[in-house]
Amino acid sequence: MSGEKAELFHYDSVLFDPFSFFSHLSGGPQGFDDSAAPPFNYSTTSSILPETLHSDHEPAAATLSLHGISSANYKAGGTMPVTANSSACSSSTTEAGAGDQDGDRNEQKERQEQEENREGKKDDDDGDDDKVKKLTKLGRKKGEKRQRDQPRFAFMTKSQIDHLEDGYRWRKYGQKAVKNSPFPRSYYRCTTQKCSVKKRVERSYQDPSIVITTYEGQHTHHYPANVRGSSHLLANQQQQHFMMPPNFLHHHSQYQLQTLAPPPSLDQQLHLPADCDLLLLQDIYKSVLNSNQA
DNA sequence: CGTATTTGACCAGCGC
DNA sequence: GCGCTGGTCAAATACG
Repeated sequence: MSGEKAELFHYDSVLFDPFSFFSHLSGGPQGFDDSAAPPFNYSTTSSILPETLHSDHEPAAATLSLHGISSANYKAGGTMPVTANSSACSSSTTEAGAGDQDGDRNEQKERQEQEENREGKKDDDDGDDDKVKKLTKLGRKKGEKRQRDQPRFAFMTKSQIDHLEDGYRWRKYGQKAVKNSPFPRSYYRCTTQKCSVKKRVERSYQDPSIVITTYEGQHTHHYPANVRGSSHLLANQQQQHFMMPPNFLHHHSQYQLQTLAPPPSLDQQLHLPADCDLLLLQDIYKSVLNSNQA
């Protein structure tokens, strides 16, 4: 997948908490019990990197700088020394259309039909030959294009741990060697029933200390209550203050955020002012686009 | 024993 | 059409 190569650009600083980010992206009900929230406790920050970017109507990738914006809101950004802990994130959607809610619905419907197909086949198709079985299991008719309507978000995270705890439970379902890379790519699926979110985890061959995590889809549930280590660290209602707006990536699939700053302590994150409205980021992004075009 | 991981096989899509 | 690659499946295996 050459289109997904995670190129890193020079970056300005912005704090970015992938845990919060995805908790928002997942569309989880508002005001849920934070005690079930997992800790964001790995010693990394994440930022956004361009992943698969191929939406015709989206602007070309633009550097998003948060320098100069409300330093009260982003007080930890931009002033801290570079450390070994930094990461990046990007988002993408497919030709099917970024942020197309109808597309999402179609995807869900399709998936449901596939599920039904599978279960039905388990019961009645025992006598068929293997090939027919395999096609049925894949839930695709011959010649049917594999569609990817789900938005994808890639994080580059500097970490020694391959599989970072993000609050959800994942089941590994595959591993493949990556072309031109000594490191394999692992495929994970959310273990929660009816949640179709997937993620890929691979290590950058250019910088083995960087883990590239690509999420696909949106969680349809809260964090599992029994996540290992999910206890108290983020049991704070202000956690949402560092979320990105849910449609931010959806509607702005081409941009990049990267961090120079080490992750703020949880305290720092949690004491962000309540008016740290992430819609701000959207505005910032727009203004950056404008300035780039000008 | 239930759950998670490993791993080889298979399929789809794409480029040549 | 063929070969390559990414993505997925599912049986076997490992683990707690």
